Amino acid sequence: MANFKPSLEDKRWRRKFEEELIKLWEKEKLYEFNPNSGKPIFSIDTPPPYASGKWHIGAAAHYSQIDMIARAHRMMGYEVLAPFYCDRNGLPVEVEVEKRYGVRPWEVPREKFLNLCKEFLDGVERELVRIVKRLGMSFQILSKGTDSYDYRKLTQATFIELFKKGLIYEDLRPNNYCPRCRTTLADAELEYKIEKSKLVYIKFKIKEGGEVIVATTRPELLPTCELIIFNPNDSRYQDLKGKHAIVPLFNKEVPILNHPSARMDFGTGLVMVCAFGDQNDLRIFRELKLPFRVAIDENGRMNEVAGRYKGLSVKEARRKIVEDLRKEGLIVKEEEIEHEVPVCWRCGTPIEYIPMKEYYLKQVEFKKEIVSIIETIKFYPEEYKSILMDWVKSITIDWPISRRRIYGTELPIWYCKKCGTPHLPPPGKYYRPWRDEPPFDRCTKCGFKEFKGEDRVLDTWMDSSISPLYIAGYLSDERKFRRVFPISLRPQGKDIIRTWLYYTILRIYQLTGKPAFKAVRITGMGLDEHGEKMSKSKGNVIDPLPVIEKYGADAVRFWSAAEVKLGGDYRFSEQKIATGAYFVTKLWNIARFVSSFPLIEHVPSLNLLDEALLSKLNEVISSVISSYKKYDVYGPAHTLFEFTWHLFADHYLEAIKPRAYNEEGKFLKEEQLSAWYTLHTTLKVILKLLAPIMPFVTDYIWRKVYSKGSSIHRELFPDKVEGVREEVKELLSPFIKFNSFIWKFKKSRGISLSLPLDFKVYVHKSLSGLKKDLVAMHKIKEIAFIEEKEVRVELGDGSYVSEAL
RNA sequence: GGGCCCGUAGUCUAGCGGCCAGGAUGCCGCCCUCACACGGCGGAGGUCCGGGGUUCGAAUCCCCGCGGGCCCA
Repeated sequence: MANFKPSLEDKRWRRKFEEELIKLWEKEKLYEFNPNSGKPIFSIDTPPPYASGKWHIGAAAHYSQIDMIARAHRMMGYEVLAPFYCDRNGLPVEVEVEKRYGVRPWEVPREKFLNLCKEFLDGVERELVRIVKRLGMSFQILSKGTDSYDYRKLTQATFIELFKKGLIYEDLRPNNYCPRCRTTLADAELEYKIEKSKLVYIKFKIKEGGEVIVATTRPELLPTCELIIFNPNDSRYQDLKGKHAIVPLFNKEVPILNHPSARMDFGTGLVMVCAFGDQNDLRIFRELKLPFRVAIDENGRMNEVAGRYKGLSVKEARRKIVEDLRKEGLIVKEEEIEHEVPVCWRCGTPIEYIPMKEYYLKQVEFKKEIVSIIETIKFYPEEYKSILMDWVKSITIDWPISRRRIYGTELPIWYCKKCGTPHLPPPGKYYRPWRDEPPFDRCTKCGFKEFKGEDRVLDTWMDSSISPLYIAGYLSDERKFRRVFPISLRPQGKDIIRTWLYYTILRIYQLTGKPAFKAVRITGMGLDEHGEKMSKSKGNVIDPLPVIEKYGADAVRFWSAAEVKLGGDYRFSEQKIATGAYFVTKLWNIARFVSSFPLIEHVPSLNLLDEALLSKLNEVISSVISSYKKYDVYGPAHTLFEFTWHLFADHYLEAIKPRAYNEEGKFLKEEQLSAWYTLHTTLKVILKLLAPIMPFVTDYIWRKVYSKGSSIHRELFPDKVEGVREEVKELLSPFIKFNSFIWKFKKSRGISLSLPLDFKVYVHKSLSGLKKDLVAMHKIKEIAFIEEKEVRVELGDGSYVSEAL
């Protein structure tokens, strides 16, 4: 046995090997994208992560999976475009900067606030890139994020294009408005949260005589009350129809009508309709075309419409009005209730509905076309297609795209100071109208020579929704664009289906008339070990770097692949990461064992057990590759783990040790060669198929044992092993059961596994072809083959121990 | 209030009308067997969410609940 020395000398995989490989890969430029390689192109619209804070381990896991898809496709022969850059626009960044430096954007010079944002973003981005590299991701890292000159130039060019097509217009409408962030929000940017509030029951006089009681959570809106409604089926109030109520404190006369949106079981069943308490108010105003005046201004304070309450904040006004009503004896009762209120998704502040002039991108008129475009895109898993479809079908208003914020792409517009006509510059440059000189001499309409630059910015989704165009080289590299567009795959989380995914499909369709992608891959959310969503506010965020340091990148990646099937939420599980680390070690030791035998490329004849293993290996090859083609990494991770550990190592390796070593010369030379061949063939296949998931240990072993230094990441996935009968793998199940039975038997008798078994063993004849291996493996004294599908041991006193196979 | 999805041992999962519901991981016990104790072997763990129905037969099909998730009001 002294003849057999492993070519892997280290007894153990060391984590520093990972750091060495990262450097090596960079030096070898393994993952560069070459559009002229002649290979078919596979392009991935990698989500530019929002650089507003550190990644939790769930995010790192998500990007690891995308990397696995990229790597798998390289090994399927594709030239893979998988860029990585950061999303660096918009509110979250501003909110962070406000918190961190204690400044409000309208209190300092615009330039200064922008610099603070940029500084903050650079820091976060460095951290993200560090994690990306440490986890061995093979993306092409771009330094130009969504706030770069190039990206913003492109965003503005697409704005100008759509504006010229007449798809963008300005309008005054009541909008979702966040008083804290001081900006309009799209419906997609709203979240709902349960809030406790007081439901106040207020007496209203009826002009025609009598009085009624109206319940409301927003008494401060009394000055803008225009209508009282009750449900058409509500028998209590039928006689009120057509009468008029007098709004207390403001003495305003408003009509009483029936309307189906009034809930009979809420409050008294009478509802006051105000400009604007909630979405329903808005809808009724629109439906009945009521004129409106709003009492709340952009700062969340009451305006002149509120009369003597002017200047108070919404909350103060609510308290004061309730107090005044109470003085006049108009409060009947107050009760605590919980109800759902729409809040700003960025900062959680309840939104108000305030009319403002904003720009809109047409989308309602595109619904039908978008639905048919979505039909052409494949979804993995398919269920998620309907979520997008439902959202598209529910859209009723156009997309408000202008924001009264600062850190974003400016609307490229100058207005004539005299007549107000908007002027758009030609595309091709990045414009900052609040700062730059207007690129026009005079107004095209009135000839006036002075212009005012627009100071609003675009909704950040206007930037991120063109990511497929940015990475494909739209308007900058037409040749590349023709080759990589439409994008092969959009991988993303399920939480941004109605935003990023929808907006991208809409805008790419408006700009190119085509679907943005061929396929979409949806992942679930990252949860902590208790199954709770990880979020900064809950304080349950897990930092990936310490975990990577403790267990290694391959271990974290293994967990990421093996934790949950595609589409499900994935829990952090330190135990599963530890399992990943054990798997790395197991693989290392298997390779050490295998590498101690000569590498045989061909073999004259295959031993039956070897053929059975290779037949199973063929099944693994096709199942793993077909999973990767479906963007699934869960299947490959589990299939390879089980095959490698619990079949190849536990049973096959144990069985062929006597034959591979052949110390006692009981086996023929060709039987020994067959074992050597099978060991190496199987290990090579495992390494290749596992390389996308665990790129470190597989590459290290590959270079040491098989390639003299060339990377496994330049290899293609293996073809099936030739000359193997498919049905032979059926032997494996009885073979495994047989081993288990003998081990159990020896154990129950206190016989060490290394000692001979001095009993006669009977086993079903299907295993007769494995006789030599079985006898050697278990050191069986005497074996016989029988008709019954079982295995039994004769105890010598005429009795048997047996088990079915 | 409406729509969609989901509910198999602590966790993840197979199962798509029919052998005692398979695995994996974790857990417990035994064992340093010459690649590996970061290992091996063995064992315990499930009312297949509950109820009703269809059927000779249901985790699997249908209905009603309950619980969870996402979305829309």
